[in-house]
Amino acid sequence: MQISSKTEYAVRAITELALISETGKPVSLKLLCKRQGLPLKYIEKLFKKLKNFQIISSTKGAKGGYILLKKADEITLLEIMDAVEEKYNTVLCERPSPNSIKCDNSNCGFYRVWKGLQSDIKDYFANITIDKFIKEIRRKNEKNLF
Amino acid sequence: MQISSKTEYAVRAITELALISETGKPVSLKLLCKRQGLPLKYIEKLFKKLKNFQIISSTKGAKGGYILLKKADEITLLEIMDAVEEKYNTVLCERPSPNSIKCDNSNCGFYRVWKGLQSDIKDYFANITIDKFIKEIRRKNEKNLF
DNA sequence: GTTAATTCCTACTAATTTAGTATGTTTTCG
DNA sequence: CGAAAACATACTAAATTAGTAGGAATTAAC
Repeated sequence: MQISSKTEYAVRAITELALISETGKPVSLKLLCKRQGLPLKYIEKLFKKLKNFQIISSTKGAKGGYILLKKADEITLLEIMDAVEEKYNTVLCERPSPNSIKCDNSNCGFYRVWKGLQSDIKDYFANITIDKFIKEIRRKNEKNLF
Repeated sequence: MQISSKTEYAVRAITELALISETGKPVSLKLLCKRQGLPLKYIEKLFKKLKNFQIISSTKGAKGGYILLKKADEITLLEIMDAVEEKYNTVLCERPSPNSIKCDNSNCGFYRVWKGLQSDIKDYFANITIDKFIKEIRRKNEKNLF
């Protein structure tokens, strides 16, 4: 179980993409990264994965860039993590390790509890969308007007 | 955010300690690790941290070992993680990194959402106790009697 | 049809973390 | 005293993280 900064970077980038791309035109990573202060080359790699997961699509060449394939309230934190994070959903007994503790999964109390936890947490993440980040950002911006 | 195998090891060891130490006598790590198939020296290090967090206490010398300072239903997953896991509760903006994104915390939408998530997850972990693991293990053992 | 802007692709890398191991010291029971 | 335990310190190999470097392929605009 982990949320590394891969997920945080991806969320930032996707959120920024949602904020910019009102017009429907593709947004270049150069612009996007500049606005959020993100490392371009690193985000490129993450966007490749996000593309594989059908969260974004891209057009190449000049004036090219990325667009969201879904609305902000349809993109969940869970799917971003699935795309970007590796093996965040493992349990000790199923990891290969020197002194690996091999259990018989459904017969192992530890395994069942951990898997239960993971499932709960995944449900939780599945209910958090990019829209939540956007709303929280907007809320603040509005406050600053006064 | 992460749960590494440190936590899983610690939970296994603490659970086993709870299971063995019915008598109240200290339990040696040698026995405990043998029964759970855990690497002794590694668990020693984790137990040092658990001791710092007042989850266990120890007596040295022959016939020495560790005892739990609380009941199984009073030891939460959260406190084990606090003891054993390092910086599982950070957010990108507050991590030191090359391209670190410095935000003004309470004024940053991302920061607020992430911190909210963490707080939810911590609440969840605070409500999971070692007792849950024990019950799940016992449940299975009982089933096997028939 | 050249140029500039972009995605896409592959490889490399430095630092950190993880998951330990090794070796020994100190304390206590019998 | 001798064995069994916790306690202390240092080392290490492998994996992961968080990038960077350098270029190839594609496309719009002129």
